[in-house]
Amino acid sequence: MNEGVEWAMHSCVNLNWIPDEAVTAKRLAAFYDLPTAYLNKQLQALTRAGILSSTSGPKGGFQLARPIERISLLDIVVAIDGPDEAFRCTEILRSGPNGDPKQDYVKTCVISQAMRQAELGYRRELAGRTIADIVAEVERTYPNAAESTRTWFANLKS
Amino acid sequence: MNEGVEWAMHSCVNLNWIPDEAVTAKRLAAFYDLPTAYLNKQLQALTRAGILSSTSGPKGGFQLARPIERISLLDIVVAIDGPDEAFRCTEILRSGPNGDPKQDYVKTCVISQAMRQAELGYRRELAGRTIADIVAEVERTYPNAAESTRTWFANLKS
DNA sequence: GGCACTGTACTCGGATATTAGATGTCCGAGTTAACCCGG
DNA sequence: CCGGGTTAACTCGGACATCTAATATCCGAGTACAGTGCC
Repeated sequence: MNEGVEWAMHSCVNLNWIPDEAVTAKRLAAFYDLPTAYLNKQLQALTRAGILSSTSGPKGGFQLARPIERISLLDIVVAIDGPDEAFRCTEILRSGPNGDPKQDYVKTCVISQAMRQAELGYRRELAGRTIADIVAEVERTYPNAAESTRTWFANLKS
Repeated sequence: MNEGVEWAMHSCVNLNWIPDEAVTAKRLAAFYDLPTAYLNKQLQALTRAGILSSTSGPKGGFQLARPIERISLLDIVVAIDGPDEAFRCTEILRSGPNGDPKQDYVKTCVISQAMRQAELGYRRELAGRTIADIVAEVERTYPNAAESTRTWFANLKS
């Protein structure tokens, strides 16, 4: 899985704490000391997926495009890592002795089914957890996180 | 995920149908028209994991090292793809403003927790399904699969 | 003083290198079985 | 005919290329603001 998924999730949490203001990729990258241009690339992907909205020019940057209650972890994974499943059935049975060109082995192959069911549960789990849930849990465990982050961004030079 | 996982699972099913005999990588590869040497590499991994046992020389080859009831899909995934999880927490928080070198962020980071829980469910699902389950389902749906496969391997030239 | 225009600095966006890992290939170590030769 | 030694073929095993995709970087398009000159 792409490393940018982790960056994107943390950045979404941070963006939630800086509302009513566009935050540049440069500032978001500085927070965790990440390569600016590469993080920018990930944020672009989130923008294309409709999770963030971007504005160019001075005072430009990124901000959340919709309420965090409607941004699931799966949304972010799909935006960054693509929609493909980890296990990709290549329909190996088609090349076998009794291979039937008309059959859809992604559906009928028992192994493909089993792998798909497992991955479906995984995705359902991620789809059921939103950034809002994450934020709530963080604020519960570390009550000063929000304020601390806000002031850090406010005091950031350049 | 490595493509070899699919090959390995199908090969284990086929090996189950050819008991009391070592089957060479060459023959297993011929069944699905796969690159022999590369499949051999995957079977090596299964052997290192203790899923298969291998013998060299003429009449050599691979065979299942233990009953298929005790070979889970997770065993195969781990053997081929490695034990690492898909989402690898890089402890990004450590580089943050309040990063604590003594803290284990893999454990404490809420995002890491959420991703880990989802993946744990995925792995539990795979751990709970064995090759025996797969074989049973295949034989139920396609009753002649076992016999058909056996005769194919028996009649294979070279 | 106010307003329009121009220029500049700053941002995202995508095109372009670089690197790591998956994919694919090859040859050597080891082993078995067959064959040959001698008894 | 039988048994032992030799040889040769066959197999796995890991070391070695190749190729795709993730990682990282750079420069251009667009935009808002500030400064400047004109009315």
